[in-house]
Amino acid sequence: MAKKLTARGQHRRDQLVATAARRFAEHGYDPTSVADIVADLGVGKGVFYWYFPSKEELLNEILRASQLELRRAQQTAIGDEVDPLARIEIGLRTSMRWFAQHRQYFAIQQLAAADERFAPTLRRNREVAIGDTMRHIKEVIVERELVDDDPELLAHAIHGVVDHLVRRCIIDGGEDTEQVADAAVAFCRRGLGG
Amino acid sequence: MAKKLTARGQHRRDQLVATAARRFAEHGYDPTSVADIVADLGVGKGVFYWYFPSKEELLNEILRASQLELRRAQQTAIGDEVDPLARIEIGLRTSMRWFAQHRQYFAIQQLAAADERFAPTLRRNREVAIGDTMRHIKEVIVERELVDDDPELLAHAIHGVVDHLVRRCIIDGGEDTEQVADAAVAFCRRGLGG
Amino acid sequence: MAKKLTARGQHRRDQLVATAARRFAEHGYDPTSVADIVADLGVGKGVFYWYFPSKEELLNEILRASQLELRRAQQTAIGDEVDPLARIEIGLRTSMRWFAQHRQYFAIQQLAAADERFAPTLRRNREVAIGDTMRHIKEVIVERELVDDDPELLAHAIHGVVDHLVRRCIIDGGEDTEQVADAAVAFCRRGLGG
Amino acid sequence: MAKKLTARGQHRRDQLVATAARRFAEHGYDPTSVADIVADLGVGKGVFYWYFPSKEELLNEILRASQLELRRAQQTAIGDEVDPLARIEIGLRTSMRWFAQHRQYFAIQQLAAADERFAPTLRRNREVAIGDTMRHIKEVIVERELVDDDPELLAHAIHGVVDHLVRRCIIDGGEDTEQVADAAVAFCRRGLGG
DNA sequence: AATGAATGAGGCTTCATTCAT
DNA sequence: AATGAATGAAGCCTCATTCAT
Repeated sequence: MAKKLTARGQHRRDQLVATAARRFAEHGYDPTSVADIVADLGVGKGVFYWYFPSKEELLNEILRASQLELRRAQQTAIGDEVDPLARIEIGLRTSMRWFAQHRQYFAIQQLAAADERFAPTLRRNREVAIGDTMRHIKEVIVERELVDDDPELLAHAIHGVVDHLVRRCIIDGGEDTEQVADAAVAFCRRGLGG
Repeated sequence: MAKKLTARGQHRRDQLVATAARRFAEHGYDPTSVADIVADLGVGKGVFYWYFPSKEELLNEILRASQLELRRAQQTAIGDEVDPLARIEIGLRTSMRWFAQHRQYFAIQQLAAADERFAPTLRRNREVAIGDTMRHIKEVIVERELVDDDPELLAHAIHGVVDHLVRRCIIDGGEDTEQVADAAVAFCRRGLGG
Repeated sequence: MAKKLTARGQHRRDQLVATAARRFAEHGYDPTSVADIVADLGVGKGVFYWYFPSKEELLNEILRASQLELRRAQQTAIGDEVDPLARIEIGLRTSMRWFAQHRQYFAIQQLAAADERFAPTLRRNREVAIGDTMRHIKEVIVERELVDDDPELLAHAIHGVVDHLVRRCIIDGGEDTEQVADAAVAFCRRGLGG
Repeated sequence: MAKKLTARGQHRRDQLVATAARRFAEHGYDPTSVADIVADLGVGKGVFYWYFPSKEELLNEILRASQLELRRAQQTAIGDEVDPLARIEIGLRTSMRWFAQHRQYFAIQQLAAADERFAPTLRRNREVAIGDTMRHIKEVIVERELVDDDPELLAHAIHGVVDHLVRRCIIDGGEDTEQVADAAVAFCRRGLGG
C-alpha cells in the first residue's frame, strides 16, 4: 500500500502534509488549491501527485494521522495506570494539551465535520475514540455499580466538554490550558457520578 | 438597498433561499453550485443574480435571517416574564426546539463556522446572541449577589451546552428534544449557582 | 421608420440618448450595459427597448445624430458667405467650438473608430463631412488655379488638424479653444497655399 | 515576478501574444474572447492563464512591449548621431516605418486609447516617448536660441503629425511610407523653426 | 523524483434581449 | 409606456489532474 520512500522522499512528504494542514486550517479545504500548497514549498505540481493520489485523500490521511498521533500520546501518558477514572482524567488532559499545541488539527476536524466527503473518515475516527473512552467508563460503572448509566452517552458527554472548552476557551479565548483542563476534569468527574 | 419585489418576486426569492439553504446544509457551501440551486427550481441562472448579488452574499443573508428568526421566536416566547432565570430557561428551550425544527440552519452555522469568508457575519451574530443572554445573567447575578462570576463566560457556557446537545443528541442521536432540553435546563440552572 | 412619440415619450428618449452618450464616453461601449443606462434614469429595462431596437443601433444613432447637429451648426454659421476660404474657416472654427462644448461626442467618435461594428456608420459620416469640405476646396482651387492639388487629400489634412488639436490641446491639454482655433486656421490657410 | 519558461514555453507565449495582438487589432479588445485566442492555437483555455494573469494584463503587456520594441529600433537607428535635428528626423522616420510594418500595434494603441482600463499604461508609454523627443528638442532650442518655444508642446505636435499621417495616409490610404515620411519630415523641420 | 506545460470541465457572474402584466 | 422578472448564451477564470521530458 504505502510506497517505499527514501529519507529525502519522506521529508518532502512531511513537508507537504504540514503545509497542506496549515492552509486547510487557515482557509478551508476547497479554497486551498493544490497549486497553493506546492507553491508554498516552491516545487512543481507533479510532486504532489507523486506522494498523494488526490487532494481529498490527503485530507483523509491528515485526519487519520492526527488522530493516531493523539491516541498514541494518550496511551503513552496513561501507561499502566490501573484506576479507570484516573485513566479518563489523563486521556482528557492529554487531549486538551495536544489540541492546544496542534490547533491546525482542531480546525481541520471542524472543517471536515461540515463536509460530507469526509464523513466516513471522521465517523471511523470518532468510533475509535469513543470506544477508547467507553472501555474506561465501563470499568468505572462496574466498580461503582452504576448500572443505570449508558457508557456511550457518557463518553459523548466527555468528548463534548473537551471539544467545546478547547474551542471557545483555549483557541478563541486564549485562556490557560491547564486551568481549563482542571475545570473540565472537575466537571467530568462529577458528571460520572463522583 | 433592498429591491422592490412583487408578490411573485418575493415568492421566487423565498424559493431560492429555501433551496439554497437545503443544499448548503446537505452538501456544503463550495460543493453547491449556483447552477445546482437554480436547476432545482427549473429556472435560468440569471434569476439567481436578479435576487442576490453573489452566492457568498446569499449565505451571509441566510445566516443573518436565521438568527433574526430565532431571536424573534425567543422574544415572543419570553414575553414579559420578569424572573431572569425563567427568561434564560425559556430562551434555551426555544433555541433547542427551533434548531430541532430547522436543522438545515444548524448545519449551515457549523459549516460557516469553519469558513473564514463568513467569520464576520458569524461574529456579529454571536455578539448579539451573547449580549441577549448576558442581560438576563447580569440580573441573576445582582439578585443572587454572585459578584464573582463573569456574565460573558457564563453566557458562552450556556450557548455551548445548547450547541453541543443539539448536535450530538438531537440531530445526530435522534433523541427526544424535550428530554434533552430538560437536561440542558437542569445543568444550566445548576451551573448558574442554583 | 421613426415611431411617433408623445412629448413625454420624446423627452424620455432624449434622456436615454444623453445618459447613454455620457456613459459610452466615460467608460466605453462594451463596458456600459443597458442596465447601467436605465438604472441612471431609475426606469425599467423595458423602457430602453421601447425606444431603441438594440444597444448597437443606439450608438449608431448617436453617431449619426451628432454629426447631423454639427453639420447644421456649420451651415447656420456659414450662411450665405460667398468666399470659399472664408467658408472653410468658419466650418473649421465651428467644428472646434462644437467639440469643445460636446466632448462626449468626440470621445464616442474615437471609441467607435476602434470598433469594427461601427465602421460603416463612421465611414458614411466621414464621406459626408469630407464631401462638404471638398466642395469649398474645389472652388478655392478653381479661383486660385491650383490645378495640381488633390482636393480630397487637402480635406483630409484639414480634418486631421482639427481632430488632433481638439484632442491633445483642448480636451487633454485644457487650452483655450479660440487660441487653438486661431492656430489651426493659420495653419490650414497656409496649407491651402495662402 | 516573471516565470521561468522553457524554450517551448517561450514559444507558446509568443504565439499567444501574436495571436491575441492580431485579434485585438482586427476585432477590438472586448469582442475578442480568451476562447477565441486559444482556439486559434488549438490549445486548451488553461494555457492562456499559465502564461498571463488575465486578459487585461495581456493587453497591457502588449502595449508596453510594443513601445519598448519601437524605442529600441529608434535608439539603434539614431546610434551616436550628434545633430539633434537629425536625431529627431531619424526617430520620426523609424516610427513611421515601424508602424507601417507592425500595423496591428498601431490599431491596438488606438483601441486602448478609447478605453479607460488601459489609460494608465498608455499614459506611462506616452510620457516616455514624449520625454525622448523632448530631450532632442531642448538641444535644438539651445543651439538655435529659440527660447520662447515650449519643448513639450513641440514634442506633442511632432507625435501628432506622425500619428495622423500613419493612420490616414499609410494604413487607410495605402500610400508609400517613404513619401509620407518625407512630407512629415519637411513639415516638422519647418515646424521647429527651420 | 521532479518540472513545466497542458487539459477541459466547471464555477461564478454579466448581459442583451424578451415577455407577461 | 412601463415594469419586474426571466432567459440562457457567453465571458473570464480556477483547478484537480495528467503527461512528456
